[in-house]
Amino acid sequence: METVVEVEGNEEGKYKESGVEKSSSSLSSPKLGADPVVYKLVRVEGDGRLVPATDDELMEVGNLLADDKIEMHLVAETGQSGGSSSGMPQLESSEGLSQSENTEVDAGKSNTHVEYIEEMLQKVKQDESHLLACGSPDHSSAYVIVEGQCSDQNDKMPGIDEKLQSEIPLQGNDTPSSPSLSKSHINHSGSVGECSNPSNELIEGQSSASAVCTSSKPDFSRLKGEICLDNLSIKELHETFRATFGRETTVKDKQWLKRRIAMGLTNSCDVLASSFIIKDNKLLSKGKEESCNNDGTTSMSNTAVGAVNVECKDSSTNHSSQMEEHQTASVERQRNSGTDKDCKSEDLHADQVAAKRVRKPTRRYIEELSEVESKESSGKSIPSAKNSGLRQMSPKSNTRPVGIASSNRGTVVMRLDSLGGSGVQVPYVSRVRRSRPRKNVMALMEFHPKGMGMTAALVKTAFSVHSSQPNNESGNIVLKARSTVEKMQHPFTVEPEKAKPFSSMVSIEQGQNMEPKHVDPSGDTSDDNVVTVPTGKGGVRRKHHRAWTLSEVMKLVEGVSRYGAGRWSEIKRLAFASYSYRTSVDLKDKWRNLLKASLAQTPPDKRINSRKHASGMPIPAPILLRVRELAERQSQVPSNLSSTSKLAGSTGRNNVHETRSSGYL
DNA sequence: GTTAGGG
DNA sequence: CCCTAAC
Repeated sequence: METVVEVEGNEEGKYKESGVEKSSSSLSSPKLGADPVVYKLVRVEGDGRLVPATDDELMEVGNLLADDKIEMHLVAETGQSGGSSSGMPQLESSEGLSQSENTEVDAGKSNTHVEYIEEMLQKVKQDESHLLACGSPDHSSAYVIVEGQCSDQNDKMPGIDEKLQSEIPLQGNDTPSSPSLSKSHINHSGSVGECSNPSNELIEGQSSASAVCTSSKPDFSRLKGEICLDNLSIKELHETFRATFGRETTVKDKQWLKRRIAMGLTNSCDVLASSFIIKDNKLLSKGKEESCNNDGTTSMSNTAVGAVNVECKDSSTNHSSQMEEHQTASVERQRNSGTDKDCKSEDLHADQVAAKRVRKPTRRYIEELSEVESKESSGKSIPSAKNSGLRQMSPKSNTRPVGIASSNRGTVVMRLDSLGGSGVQVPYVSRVRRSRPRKNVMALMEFHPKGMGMTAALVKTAFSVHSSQPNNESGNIVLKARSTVEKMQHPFTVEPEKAKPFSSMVSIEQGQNMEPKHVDPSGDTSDDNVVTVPTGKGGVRRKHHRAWTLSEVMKLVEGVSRYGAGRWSEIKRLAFASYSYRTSVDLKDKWRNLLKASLAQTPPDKRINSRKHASGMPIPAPILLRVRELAERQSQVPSNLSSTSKLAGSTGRNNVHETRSSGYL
């Protein structure tokens, strides 16, 4: 089989790829303009190698790679089914691959999904090592590939799950060492049967994968210490250009050169635009830091190692020596980072804590606090660790009465409360819930008919009185009523976490399988069916409690990787469009949990199989790992969402991002 | 309406 | 998951 892959590069560093079944040769490569856009035609041979139509083009391809520092992602799986990659007109680089990836993989998938996935995981792993060498940013994820499978093969989930778990030990073991060494053989054996390229040449290609990265990296030695482009003469700029892109330029325009070089640098290493400072040599060091940090978090789009590897095979020969250097360097980096990470994360933590949004104490908080204090003032001090701690423990006296607390009712006493470092005046209030009783009171009532009688009455009276005399004893009644109800619910309802009903799990899974199609309109309403789920133990579970399925989790993680944590609504809209339940808040919560899990799970090697949470979803280690990586990356580059996109609108990254997300809307 | 955090 | 404050 032969597939022609058309690769187009422009100065933004975006590549488009479309695989079309065609015979290769006759296709010439139209060159558009001197610089900006170049079309390359490449032939994919039966064994999966990418071969330029002409020798001439071979050079060009090499140039391209070395040139604009593009992370190019070709789909490896073309080898398997001919048309698989066709109809994918847009395959962006690095970012936002997954959508298309899914289709790709999907189309190209074989009948042995599980094997495939397993192998992909392995591949991914070594990819990470590869990418370490380049320090390139990771935007799509390891498991994305897996995910592609899953989403279409929901029934396969259990199997996948198993497999993923079986991966865990592997993950644990290989951490520090052998990024580059083991890859060649592992990779080869790891490649998918159908898609793999039987020829041994591939092995060579493997090692050259890093060559791509290498080649796409500018030779910084030229630039060392001299990034102040502004001061350079044209000649110097030319030299810099050459050092950066590996080719000569005749352009005389200083501005253009500067811009171009800057861009090249920005694109090439994964110096984010925000951290890219041309003046002073900060850029270099920053870049280094970046890659350092990125280690372990790296993985780029692991889509198509195979293809990429093969691709670079040709161009790699020239750079083999460089490659070695880089590899060793990467190993070094990796080693260091292990130690560095700790302090870094600590710093981060501190920063985060500092940056945390300051919240005014909630009414609830005030109420609770007030309750305790009133209790104390009434004679008995019941030191609830939490509350009293807040009040007294701190030598700074977080809380100290400012006014006089002699009379409680109706009197508002102020106390000075420093929360989150900001001195806030918090009023004393009597425990009165001003708003109408919570909805769930009602809900609960209808749920516990037995308790309802009294409770309802209480609430009713309280409610009516409440409206007339807001700040009064009656308010307390309301609260009491509520708490009564809450206490009553225990015997009846089963804690969702603890009793994981098998039956409900199954039904959920099923529902989820069908969900993505179009449950949309009825989705929310039909959910009402699920609202009450009979548990195996005869209890009833209420609320919109849906267990998170693995595929959901993966979707979530993937979404975060693409849009960043915090853009929950986006993720919700795009990745979870079909899941009518799962609000953005849910996503956020789940992410929080995942984060916690991932952080907690990794350090202790205790759980060999991480079967810890036997209840529901084990969350395979790879995913947790991924979560962690993402988290790290996110916190590393916390800002630059708004600033970057505004300032560097012309930069490839962001553009891709923007257009993409808007395109999907 | 969305997001962050506490519960 | 819910709630609520902040944005």
